[in-house]
Amino acid sequence: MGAPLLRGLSREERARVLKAAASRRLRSGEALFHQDDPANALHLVLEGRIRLTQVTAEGREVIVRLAGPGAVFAAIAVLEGTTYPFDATATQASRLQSWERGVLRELFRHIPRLEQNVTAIVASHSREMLDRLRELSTEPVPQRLVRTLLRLAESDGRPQAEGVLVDGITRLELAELSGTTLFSVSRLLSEWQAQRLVQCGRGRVLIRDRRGLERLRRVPPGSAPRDPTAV
Amino acid sequence: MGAPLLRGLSREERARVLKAAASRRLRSGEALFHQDDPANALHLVLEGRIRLTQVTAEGREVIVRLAGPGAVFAAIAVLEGTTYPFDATATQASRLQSWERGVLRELFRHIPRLEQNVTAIVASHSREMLDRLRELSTEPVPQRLVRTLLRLAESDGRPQAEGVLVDGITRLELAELSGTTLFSVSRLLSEWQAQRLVQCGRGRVLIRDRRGLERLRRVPPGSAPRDPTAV
DNA sequence: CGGCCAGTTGACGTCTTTCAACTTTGGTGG
DNA sequence: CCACCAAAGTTGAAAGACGTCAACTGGCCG
Repeated sequence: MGAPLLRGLSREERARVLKAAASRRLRSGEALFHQDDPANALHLVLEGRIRLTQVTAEGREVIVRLAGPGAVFAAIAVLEGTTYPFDATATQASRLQSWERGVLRELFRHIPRLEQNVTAIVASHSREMLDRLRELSTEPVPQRLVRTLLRLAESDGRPQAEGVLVDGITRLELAELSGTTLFSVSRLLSEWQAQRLVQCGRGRVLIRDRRGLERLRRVPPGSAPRDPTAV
Repeated sequence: MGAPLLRGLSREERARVLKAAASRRLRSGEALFHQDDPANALHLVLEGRIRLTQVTAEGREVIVRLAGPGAVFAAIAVLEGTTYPFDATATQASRLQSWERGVLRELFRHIPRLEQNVTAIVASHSREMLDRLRELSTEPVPQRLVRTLLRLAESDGRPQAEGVLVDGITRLELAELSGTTLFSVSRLLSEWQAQRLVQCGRGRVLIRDRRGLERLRRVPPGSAPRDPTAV
């Protein structure tokens, strides 16, 4: 599976690490933990998808990340030994491996590379959050949605004849990943479909013209062919 | 100074840690490093203030964090050993201590508590970023500005007779911390000043009524005394 | 076959930004 | 010590982007 967690470990080391984990299955919709629960374990997704969300006081959700096969979550929380900073819920039937704090530290002592990997994972999540922060602060909705789609295509997309398919994701989830509403997502996707950039259906978006979408990103404002007579 | 980095260390341990650091002074406006520079060192602010920013392709800035006395930055980057994820620039004359990667690891080996502290710092920054992410996604500008002000009051504010003073910060910086524009910040502060919630001047905001501001946060919409005749 | 959930679309309002003009403040050099 | 200048801040007007609400459609599963 090429999980970044196990990158660079020997066959024996991998076996040892995997043997130390607890296995767990979740049904679609089942919660693994909630925000502010004590953080017992670091989790690796083997199969399925886990949605990590923060919920506002008013009940509006923000998706922090969608963790698919190979993804790790709750790394910092478990190292620090405090509480989880978000809810974790399966959006599909899923299989996980989980390492408790003590077990993980023990493994680190024998397999330094594992600790390196966890550090690298924490760093990459942190960079991704910085990127999203910047995007939310400075970019308009269409650009943010494009970024969300391309990010999903990168991490979870399935190559197809016509393009890259991103599926198992609703308009609402796309909105909560992009910091906008269900309605804006629907409108934008309809528009892009008319331009043949994407092809979409219930729970799925097929990216047909990646370049076209990326181009959208850099031409945000009323930049329809500008009239040069309007000095 | 009660820096979280040194929390829980004995006098001897502190001395050892501080002796291993390189000292550095920065003039106001001077850059310490730029985004994508190789991350050599973890930095602790002794005096002054360091502004950590990401710059967009279009040249718009986002402030990731303002690091004042006692604050640490670039912790993850240096542990991972890659590159800095933001620019660091002094907004005032500043004094820093910096630990190179190898030095830091060596210290960790002898003083495990130091590593714990760094982990806790990384975790708290990560939590703060999650909070800001949620706020940017779901809250309107006035609420975000209130949060920014209260956060600054918490970390950098100086208690005064009339309230808590946050100074050395421009409207533009407040805007870049809140994900809005200079103009919106100016308008909102004027309005709040008229309501006696704050008192502001060039580069300074005095928070006179913390409770009043917090109350603002939970009453977002056009909830001025609503006219009940307009069913 | 019915109901439900996901999605679509239009109308409408408003929050925010943008742009331009103007004022205030504080530091510096004469 | 004063005058001047640049930087910081204010304010109004206008446009536009997005969100909200409501009504409607279409596909899927039981």
